[in-house]
Amino acid sequence: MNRERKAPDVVIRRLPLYLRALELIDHNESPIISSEQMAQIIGTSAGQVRKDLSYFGVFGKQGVGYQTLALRDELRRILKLDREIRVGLIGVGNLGEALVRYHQKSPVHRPLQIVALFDTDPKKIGRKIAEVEVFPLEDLEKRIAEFKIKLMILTFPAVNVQEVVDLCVKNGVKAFLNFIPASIKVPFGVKLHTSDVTLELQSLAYYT
Amino acid sequence: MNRERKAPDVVIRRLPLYLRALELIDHNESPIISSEQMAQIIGTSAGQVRKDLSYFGVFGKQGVGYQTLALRDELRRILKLDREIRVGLIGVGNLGEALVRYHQKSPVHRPLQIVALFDTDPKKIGRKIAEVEVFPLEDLEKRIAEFKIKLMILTFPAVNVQEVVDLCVKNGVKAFLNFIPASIKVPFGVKLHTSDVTLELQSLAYYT
DNA sequence: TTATGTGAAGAGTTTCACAGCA
DNA sequence: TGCTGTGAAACTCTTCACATAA
Repeated sequence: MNRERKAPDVVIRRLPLYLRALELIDHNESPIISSEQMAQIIGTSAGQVRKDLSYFGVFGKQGVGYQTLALRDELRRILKLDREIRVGLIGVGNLGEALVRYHQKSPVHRPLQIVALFDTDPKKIGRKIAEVEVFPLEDLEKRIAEFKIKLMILTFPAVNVQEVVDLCVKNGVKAFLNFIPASIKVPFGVKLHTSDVTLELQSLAYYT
Repeated sequence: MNRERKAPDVVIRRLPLYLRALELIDHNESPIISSEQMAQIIGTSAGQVRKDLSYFGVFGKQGVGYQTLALRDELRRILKLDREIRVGLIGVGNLGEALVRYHQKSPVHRPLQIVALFDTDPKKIGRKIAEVEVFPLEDLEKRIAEFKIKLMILTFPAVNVQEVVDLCVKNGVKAFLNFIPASIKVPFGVKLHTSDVTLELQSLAYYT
């Protein structure tokens, strides 16, 4: 399996874990890393690490391992984290604000730039959260185009959700990170990941 | 397949979705609901709804459907949401505080009671967030026992994470909702669900 | 006639084990 | 010899289709 085939979503979701492991490692001390070492760090098996990487090409040397720095760069490239990705956020409530502050605080997030926030509350419009300006929701279409936003975080209350999402999609947003407790549909070619604290807590209750 | 077999985790994670659909519905207007109707609401297939439910017993009537109210109660029972589950949270930062406020605001969350918050910052100790008191982290063991905490939310900075988790497990915590960007190990019989915004954004970058 | 419950088929994912190269 | 890359096997999860019961 040599050149980029269709990797399953579940593999894509593990790549940032590998990337994090490589960024954690001092590449002067460990210029070479084995699939076994990576597996140890992130808590999986060496076989899975190798299988996952094999979807994207051949990165290691047999009998040796992987070059820490080179593999890190490959993963960044695969995940498109070697360029700037412009992110928006709709809904500047408690959670939205916490997310923006958290994100802006860490340099690890650099390629993912939060460039615009949106809200309907006139009191919030024009304010800045950690240097990022809040725009009125009416300007959504205009600003998505202006800022070239490709990824949208959804943290607004669960009304008109589908409508807002459709507007984003129409204007070129390709991926959503959704915190709204609602079922949302996106067309083929657009990716939606939902993180719903209520649902997660409820399913964890089963194991208590 | 008649009496509660081992249902896969992936099924457990969908049950709260079904429960939400049933709680959304006016059971006076719709005393009966079909697997197809539920599937429509949450965006899945009728077959999957029936298969998922079949892991826990026989709840419907052939040719008719499911009794909305009765199925809701069954799902609550299966998920253990028919009793009070005591929840703790470690790390009263931006995100921790936002989660507590969000959770306390909605009555849907009632069976899941956040009963204690923990932090190391002396300035925060003794404060109350939405009626819930902040305790010093040194009291963790004592308070887990006192409050009978079975589910812990982790929102503190990524230091000593494994140590704190081990302490929780030792004192009877059975499930964790983790927001800390770190690899955590829990013994068999304890459930950990990690929600890592950074990893989620990074994997979404792939699709932009 | 309708819609459930469920085996069986199909699709997807993980694990295994080994050939092959440094 | 050591560790990668990868088919094939094993396992898990989803979809299908139909017997069955109301």
